[in-house]
Amino acid sequence: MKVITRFPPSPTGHLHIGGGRTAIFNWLLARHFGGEFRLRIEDTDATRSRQEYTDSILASMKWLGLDWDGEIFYQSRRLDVYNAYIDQLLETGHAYWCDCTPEEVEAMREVARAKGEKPRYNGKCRDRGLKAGPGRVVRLRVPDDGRISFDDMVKGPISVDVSELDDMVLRRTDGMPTYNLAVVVDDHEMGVTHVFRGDDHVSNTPKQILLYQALGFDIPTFGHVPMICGPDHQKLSKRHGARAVVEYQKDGLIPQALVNYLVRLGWSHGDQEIFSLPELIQLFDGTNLNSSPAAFDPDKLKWLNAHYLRAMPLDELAAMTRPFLAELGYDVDQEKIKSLLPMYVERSTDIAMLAQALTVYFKSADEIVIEDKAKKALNDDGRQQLSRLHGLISAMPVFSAEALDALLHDYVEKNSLKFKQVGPPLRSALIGLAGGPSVHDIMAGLGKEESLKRIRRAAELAS
RNA sequence: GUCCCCAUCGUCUAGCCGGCCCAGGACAGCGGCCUUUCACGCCGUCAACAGGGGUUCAAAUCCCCUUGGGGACGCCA
Repeated sequence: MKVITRFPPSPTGHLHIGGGRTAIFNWLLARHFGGEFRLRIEDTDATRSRQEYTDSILASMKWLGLDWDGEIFYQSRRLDVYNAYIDQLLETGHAYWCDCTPEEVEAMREVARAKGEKPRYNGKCRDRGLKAGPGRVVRLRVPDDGRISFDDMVKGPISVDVSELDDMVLRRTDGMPTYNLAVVVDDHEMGVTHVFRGDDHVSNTPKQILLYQALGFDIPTFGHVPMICGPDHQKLSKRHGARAVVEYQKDGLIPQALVNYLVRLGWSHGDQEIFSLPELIQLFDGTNLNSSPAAFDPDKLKWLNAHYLRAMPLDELAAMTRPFLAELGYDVDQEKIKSLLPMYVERSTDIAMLAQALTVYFKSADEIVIEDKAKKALNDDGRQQLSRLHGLISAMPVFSAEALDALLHDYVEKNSLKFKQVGPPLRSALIGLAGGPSVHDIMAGLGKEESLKRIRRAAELAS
């Protein structure tokens, strides 16, 4: 049997990391088994759905590297399909019309709550034989007794008594289908065989199984992955910083790193931490998923990202860095970026940080701001060394990193100095920072003229 | 409140068809090495089976209870 999975975002916001993770799981399962991964936009809530969010979600999917098969389903365009199935349910007696108002239903729920029961609709219209009409909804007729059981791919056997379920609304007064009805109909029509979704859907599953049975559909295999919570183990929210995939993109994360991190959050393969995409496809078969909730750890993500940053080919990295520099106001040549990159990949954890570090090479000498920590090196002795070095460097016949390195060490040796006396002042003069790459590399990156300009400027600085 | 689910280092987790585990890896922390600085890298170190009962020759591993956490209970998805 061909494995068909799906990801059904509702366009009421950007793709969040939780949704991103379930999308990845579904995608991996489909790719692992050579099946299909399909996309469906759940836009039946007309008031909250927005086209821009659909665009954003699709863009994030592509950025993560998740490609989908076939046409995208839009629920808002399938109303007649849902209504046909609702009619079927009505005809077979599995559903009925109800004219209770939301207020009445709320009152019923209150009564149940007061009795210590689960708040629910009391079935008032079950046998009233109502017909279609304005202000009326269609409800599912839940069996009087029995248990609904299913074997969850991640949680194992789960079973619920039908008495816990109430006669849920299938069709709203405005004619729109409700979530549970639409999901079941669409998953069936799309041929979905496996459903990975968030933990928050476990309680929907028995209701949906009831619908599958009433409609005579085959029931897919479900797998409920625990939700991601914040570092404080509370539900992930704005407080915890960025949570939409686009935000991570803007922060300079590498998509592969985010995917790797998200997959490892709840899934494991022994002690392995780093997984390439092909490797994940080969290894991920829907097993080894963790059933307990996981806390999001920004530090580990950062570490993974730094790892991917270092492993990335320079050409590719340069291409990714260019837009970030442009965003900072430096529209520069990609080859130039590439030549500077080796100095900073090991010193950066993300592309935004990388771009920021490179800006210093595109500024003019007088735009260089010297940070406090770097000022210490520009004391009397430091500035004196700079003046002498300025003369030596300007006299260099060949200006290269190697030649500079040799010149500097030669200078230190001949004058019985410590390298500490020339390195720090030079770095302060050159980039205004107390830490960073080797000074000879910095000068080579800057070029002779610009290096001399900055050295002169710092040497002349009043203390 | 009712129902469902979960429970190993601060965090992600391995182990969970019982003995190889006085519990392994990774991130973070701490210490060190390397080093002109900052990083990288390397080495080392701290640190957990929620509690209580069983079952068993033997339990992190199986069962029960307690506690704690999460989720659901919409004409949202």
